[in-house]
Amino acid sequence: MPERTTTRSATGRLSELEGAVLGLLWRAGPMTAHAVRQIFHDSPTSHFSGSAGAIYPLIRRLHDTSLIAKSPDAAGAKGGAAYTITPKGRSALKAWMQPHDPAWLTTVMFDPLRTRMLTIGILTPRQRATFLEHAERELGAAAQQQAVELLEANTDEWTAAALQGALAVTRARLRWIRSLRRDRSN
Amino acid sequence: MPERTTTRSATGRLSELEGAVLGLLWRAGPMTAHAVRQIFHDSPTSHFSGSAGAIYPLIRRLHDTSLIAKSPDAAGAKGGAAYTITPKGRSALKAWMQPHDPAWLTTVMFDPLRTRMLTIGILTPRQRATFLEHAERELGAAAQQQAVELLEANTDEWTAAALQGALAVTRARLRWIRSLRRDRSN
DNA sequence: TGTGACATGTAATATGTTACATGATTGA
DNA sequence: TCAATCATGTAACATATTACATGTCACA
Repeated sequence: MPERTTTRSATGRLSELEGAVLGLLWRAGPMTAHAVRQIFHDSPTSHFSGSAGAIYPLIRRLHDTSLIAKSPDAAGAKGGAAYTITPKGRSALKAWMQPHDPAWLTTVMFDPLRTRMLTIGILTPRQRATFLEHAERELGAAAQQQAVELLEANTDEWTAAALQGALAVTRARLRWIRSLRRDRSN
Repeated sequence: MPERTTTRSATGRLSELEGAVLGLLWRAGPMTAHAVRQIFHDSPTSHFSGSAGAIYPLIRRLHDTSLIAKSPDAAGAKGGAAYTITPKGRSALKAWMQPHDPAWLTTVMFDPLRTRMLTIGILTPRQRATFLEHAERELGAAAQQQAVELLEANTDEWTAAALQGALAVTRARLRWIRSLRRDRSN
């Protein structure tokens, strides 16, 4: 982790979370730090929890380096400071879109289900069957939910494209588990 | 980074990296800490780099809590200590296989390509086209490589199952990018 | 008047990354 | 002998998590 998922802010390049937050302010700003937290918290992805200890220092970092600024005309529902992306922030965001190593965008990503598949042999056949059954059920529910989300989402085309990508991956994982269960039951 | 991908070792439950390392020792042990590093380093997944600062303290933690032990009969090529999983380690590994929250195994995982798709609108149409073209090429190469790996791999069925899962996801991402490019070019 | 949402932040903790440092062993 | 590999580790740093702490505002 970290890992390669976070690059040093010290290198001048944005980390994944920094890029995600800055991108959110670009397409949905201005908004308060609190609103950013809510969006990460409510998001179906489990990678970032949107914890206070992550978001507030991060917003401060972006503000201190002038990638974002307090909006003069906008504010939160209860007067919190709303932030906007600055021209400098837009430049940084464009640079973040194009990493030095283009291949890492497409390498095999972390998948806790796949990681566990390597070790599933430690379970009894009965436990294995239950594990796979649960996985199929959960993936099916997730796919269902993401499909609904995609239909109901009233967003720009690129957000829709991202949702389509998430759904495509979830469905691929579901088909993968289904084929494993089918092969095993023969 | 970290995130929900690492759970506290203090809770008694293994983190993702701890589970991955312990699982590796279970199916391919005994081996030295150095060998564990090599395997993570050579692995196509970019999530954990297998850095010394991660692996050595982790191995020490597993050893201090008796989840692994120094093998009396095995050693590395140059006399390094080889570790084996203990019965206590096998129990911990089984518990790690079944997280308290079964849904998080199947939630939408981190994907830097998808994260950037949300913000691709900041690029010029020309830059967008190049971005997608690069993504398709890299994903195609990754899929090719993973397919070869799967054919050449001389492993147990569960490792093969994991490789199949990785390939299925990569192909789904490739199809996703292809369909986006097709839609855009019309 | 109190509950819930808005709002901001810090402290303790965990743990990963990079970079550095050291040394043994094997084979060309 | 010299390079590569095996082998182990630490220090400085970044940064995410949880838990805690504080306060405001709208509304029932």
